[in-house]
Amino acid sequence: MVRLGLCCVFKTQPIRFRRATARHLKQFDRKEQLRRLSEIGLDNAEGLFQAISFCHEMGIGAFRVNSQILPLMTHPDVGYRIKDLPMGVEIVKRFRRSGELARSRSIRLSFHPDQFVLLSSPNPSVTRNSIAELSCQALIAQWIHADVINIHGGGLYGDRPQALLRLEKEILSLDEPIRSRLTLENDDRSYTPETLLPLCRNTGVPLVYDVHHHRVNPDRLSVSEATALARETWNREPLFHISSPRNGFQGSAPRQHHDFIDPADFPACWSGFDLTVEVEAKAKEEAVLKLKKDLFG
DNA sequence: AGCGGTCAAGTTGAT
DNA sequence: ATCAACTTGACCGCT
Repeated sequence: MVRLGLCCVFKTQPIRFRRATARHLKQFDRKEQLRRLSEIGLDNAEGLFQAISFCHEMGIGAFRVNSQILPLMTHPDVGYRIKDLPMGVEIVKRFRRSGELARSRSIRLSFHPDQFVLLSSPNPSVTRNSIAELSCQALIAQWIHADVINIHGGGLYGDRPQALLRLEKEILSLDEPIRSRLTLENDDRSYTPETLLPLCRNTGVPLVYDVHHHRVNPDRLSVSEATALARETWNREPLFHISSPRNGFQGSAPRQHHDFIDPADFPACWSGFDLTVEVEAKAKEEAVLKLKKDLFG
């Protein structure tokens, strides 16, 4: 009923994803930049295949793809399109192969773009860059059959209702490949489930319910109320997040993630229905496997 | 081989 | 004013 998901990287398994920095690439001419980015893309597509294989072998039912899997694609100076890469065709083939593996093994794939991707900003260039980034992730998501691209509400900019209005307007004007995958997650500072749920209902965008964020940044909803309301926003299997605080909820930094998940933090009401739970814990695959054992034996 | 500085991007709140 | 935190450290130049 519940499938647990691993986020982005491995602690023990020798599966690594490569990255690049724009600063470093700038010393090379364009052809060499594209050659290097092509190599990284090819390696990362292969790494994704290995990640999915590992998840299947270990009974991990979901995997979050890190947002730098094709690094610097939207960078103003060194950015590129797939067809610019010398191995572009092969890269797409490898991603599709990884996607077919995920589909055949029922491994659910998701994206979580980084903190710069914001649809509530009053700054048009921030929004423009965010949509460009979302387009790239949606492109990869189509290749690999990922059904979730998850972002936060973003900033409040001193006026939550206005920020929510901008967010809603931007969501409704997104292209279908993005909008059909986009989800919103309650965060630990600005947007609780209660503040996002009306927007989710209006736009059809599902709520990724993060119970740790909700405990750190609560509203009038109980965990079981938020769970039930979040479930209603999904037209497919819901996807939620779990993590445990490094030094307890009463400590000075309750937001920091622990290496593992305390099974007591896993809500009792998260059972009895199909659900994906992405595990946000520093010990990565070890934490997922330990939680799986603690919960399900 | 190992270490420390650095990396495109936004926003918030603790210090 | 500065800085860590946010879904995730990896890369590079130096010794």
